[in-house]
Amino acid sequence: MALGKNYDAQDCSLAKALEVIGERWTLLVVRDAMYGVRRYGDFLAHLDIPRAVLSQRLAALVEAGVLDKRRYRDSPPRDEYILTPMGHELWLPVLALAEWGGRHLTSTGPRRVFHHLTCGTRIDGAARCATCGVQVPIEEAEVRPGPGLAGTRDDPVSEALRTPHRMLHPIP
Amino acid sequence: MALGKNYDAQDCSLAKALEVIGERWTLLVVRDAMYGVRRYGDFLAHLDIPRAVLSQRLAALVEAGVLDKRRYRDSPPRDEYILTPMGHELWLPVLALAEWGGRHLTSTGPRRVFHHLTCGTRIDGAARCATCGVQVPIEEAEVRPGPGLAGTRDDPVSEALRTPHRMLHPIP
DNA sequence: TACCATGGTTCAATGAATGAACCCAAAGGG
DNA sequence: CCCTTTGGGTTCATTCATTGAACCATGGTA
Repeated sequence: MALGKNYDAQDCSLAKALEVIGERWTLLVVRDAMYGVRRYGDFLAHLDIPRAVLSQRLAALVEAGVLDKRRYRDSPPRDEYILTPMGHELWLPVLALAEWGGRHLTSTGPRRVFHHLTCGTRIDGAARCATCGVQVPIEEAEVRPGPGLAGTRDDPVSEALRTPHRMLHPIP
Repeated sequence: MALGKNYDAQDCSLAKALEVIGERWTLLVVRDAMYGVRRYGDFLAHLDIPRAVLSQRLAALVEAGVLDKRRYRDSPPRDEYILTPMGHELWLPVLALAEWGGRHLTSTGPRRVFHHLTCGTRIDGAARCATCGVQVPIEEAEVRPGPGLAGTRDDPVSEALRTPHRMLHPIP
């Protein structure tokens, strides 16, 4: 890809970020990981992504240091993918983008809304809690269904997110 | 693209946002527009993007309502692309992503830093001015060269950005 | 008139995405 | 002991997008 070749020539932090999370599907994988998705099969079911692409994206995110692949059972061997601290810090960009999409590209209102765990206040597109006056880290946030949620999907992830769910906590 | 097909199935604001600005090069075009790039040739020179791809991306952004194509001279006919208010609101996502890239993917520090025009304070990844305690809109921001800037490019846009430049204001 | 700049379009070759099929190891059931 | 299922992948042919070079059209300019 020319973006890769121009990496140095671009001389721009945004271009470097896009090298890591700018490919098709990648940011949706990250978003799912933020919701607490950890297993290959759950990503697959929730995203409707081709298996080969999912494998490539997970490997690339591990390589880049956004995800950590860890063995959580030996027999049979099972691995899970969880966000690293570097991955946690994608919270603000992901939230800001989703908020922009919700504001300009839907007629039914946002599909999901985010609240500050410690006070329950809804946070804005910059992750700010108006009550506490702080920028809420992903560890202190919760997703709740929003007014625009269609609720037509029936995979385990969609089911879990139909009720409030703490960010990063594993899907059942 | 499957993302397109799954548009409704995804039921997610982030997926909708990525439909508009998630393709390769698109967000870099938007970033350049934020810097004040308006002419086809300037995008071309600054991005090193294939002409066909640039044409397609500009048309798609106009179609989506992020850019406005306007005739600024009749003889010879010349058009320029400028950000709509909807485009201005990509400021936070773009800034947040660039900030993340600068924090995790460069060793030399950020290439460009952003300051609040009215007070001169540097703003953070959430566009916040610590002095004024507000979220700075793009109209009140200025780019300045950062410590990690390589300065090897010599197109008109790179030249213009080697000194402080008000966001959205046209490149000379 | 010849040349040049701007702002594109067209085209062949390459590379990535897609979706279906296949693979494999380990349980679990009978 | 055999058969099936489940999770987590890989392989492969087809389709689609990207790339880079070449071409084109319009309207100045020397």
